[in-house]
Amino acid sequence: MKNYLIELFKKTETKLSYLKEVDIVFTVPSQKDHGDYSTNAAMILAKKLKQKPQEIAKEIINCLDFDKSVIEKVEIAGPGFINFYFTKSFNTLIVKEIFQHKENFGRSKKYSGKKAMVEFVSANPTGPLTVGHGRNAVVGDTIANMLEWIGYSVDREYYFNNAGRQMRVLGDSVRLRYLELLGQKIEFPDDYYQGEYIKEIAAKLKNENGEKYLNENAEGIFKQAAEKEIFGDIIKTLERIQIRMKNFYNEHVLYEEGKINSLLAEFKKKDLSYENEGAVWLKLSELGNENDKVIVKSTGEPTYRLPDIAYHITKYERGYDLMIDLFGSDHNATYPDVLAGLRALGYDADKVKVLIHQFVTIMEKGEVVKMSTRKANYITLDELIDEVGSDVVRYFFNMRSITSHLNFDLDLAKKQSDENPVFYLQYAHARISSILRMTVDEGLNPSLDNLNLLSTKEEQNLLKKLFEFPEDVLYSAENYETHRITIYLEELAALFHRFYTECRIIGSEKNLAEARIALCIAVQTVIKNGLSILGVSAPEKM
RNA sequence: GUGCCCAUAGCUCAAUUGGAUAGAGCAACAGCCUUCUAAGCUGUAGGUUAGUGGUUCGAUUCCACUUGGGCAUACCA
Repeated sequence: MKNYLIELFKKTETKLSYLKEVDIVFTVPSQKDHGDYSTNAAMILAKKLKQKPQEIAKEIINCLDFDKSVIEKVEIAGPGFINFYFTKSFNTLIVKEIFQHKENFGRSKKYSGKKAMVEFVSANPTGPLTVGHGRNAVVGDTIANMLEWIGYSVDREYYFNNAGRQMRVLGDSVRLRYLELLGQKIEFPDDYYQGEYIKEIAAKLKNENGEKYLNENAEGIFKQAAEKEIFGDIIKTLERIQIRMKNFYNEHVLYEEGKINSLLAEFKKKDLSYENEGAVWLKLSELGNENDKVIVKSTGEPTYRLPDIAYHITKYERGYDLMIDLFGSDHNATYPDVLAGLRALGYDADKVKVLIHQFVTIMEKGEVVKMSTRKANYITLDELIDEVGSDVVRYFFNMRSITSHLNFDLDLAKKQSDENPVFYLQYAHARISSILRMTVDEGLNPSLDNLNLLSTKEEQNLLKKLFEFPEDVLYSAENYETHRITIYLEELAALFHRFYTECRIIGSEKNLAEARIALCIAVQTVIKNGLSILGVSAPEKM
């Protein structure tokens, strides 16, 4: 539908050159009696042309050369909207299109040939993934899916470092627990990792090696063991929610390949850095940011900024057209430095899209659970998956705009998971499977020959909604908004359930019944495709 | 103090980027199963979009200020 309008306006540009001057946007009006699609072009042009919007609208309509079998009528309404009404028979064509493209219906080629990387999760291996990481993981993977649907070739990458202070403390936490198990009296500092998993790693070391490591230091075997165990668990957890990374990028590689030193030299050569009080500073204040920041500490150790910039340079070197960085809001102060650094070195920073998601608040027994990996009072992603399952976890995290805080009431999720909207969608899908099983028994088969019979309000609303799917996928993907897919699917499922209630198949006249079966299959295909973008399963039975 | 995000129905959230009468789900109330899955459908009720100004044909959306929350503001990552 929308494509038809876009083409139609393009053809009209030769008659009305001013149409080229504005971006013409078609939207589905919230009011049914405002047509199937609507544009405010005349109102926007009114300002430029200094004419009344109504007159411009009239002129546009007169010049539009549309096919009467496609568009039934065009109206001017309100302050100057142009409303389009499509014919019932045109609406049914979408069923044929869905039958033709099947599991690929909704995909587009707008960005084919382009390479994208989505960097997400990127949690250092200091402890199990929490519910907060879960939001990052699910949203990141879903954005990657959406980008694939609009043509990108997408790589998923996890960036981490296993050096630095955090990891030293981790290793020493394990060491102390190990000594404790060997009967030594220890003092466990408050700012060490308090979680049970530290004790488990220590216990494993003791069971397998006895007292062998009594005199080892924190940096060696203890840190290595901790990293190996924790990373193994992280990967397993991600797999439970269908997430598989293409690559795990270890910050350490940047040092091994000399990228840190060459970057440092580059900054110096371009006079973008200077030394002060034994540290190296980046001239960020000259690059439009608030303050200069340290990139190498007086101890000689780089701060995270330097490797972060070097890491992003590798992304450019690897030829990505689009680089998504997905962070929690606690990182909101770090990315401007990285982007400024890249820009100063001549990289096109617009290719990097930094997405910040707000935190997940966990409510349990009516209270907010404050989360801290170090203090170990958090709910792990694994526990959440145990409670509600992968589908609910994925759906729930995708359901909301990343700019808003996500309030997760754990008691509600456990107790009332049946009322989660994901079941509503899955139920619609399963219901269709059931219909298809029944109709086969009745000797009825889907047919595209009499789609014109689909003329009731319920059928027509459903058909129009199906048209929107590819547009919605494109829009959602271009704006990195996973929640729009869930909104679309809920609306589609609602229209289907209404159709199901009003329009019977078995018992209707054969041609109508077979057209309706085709419609059911079309709806089921779209639900399944939509759920697959979200990474949620589409069951045949419930 | 300063920067980023947020404040919408009792609760959790939308609103196609400045559009027409602000919408869903849950919770509440009233109905619908001898017929393709009632995990469903229909209806009722629920709002000064935190507040005050401003910008214009038109503001939940943009600007300023105020109030209240979250996250930052390291020679931690």
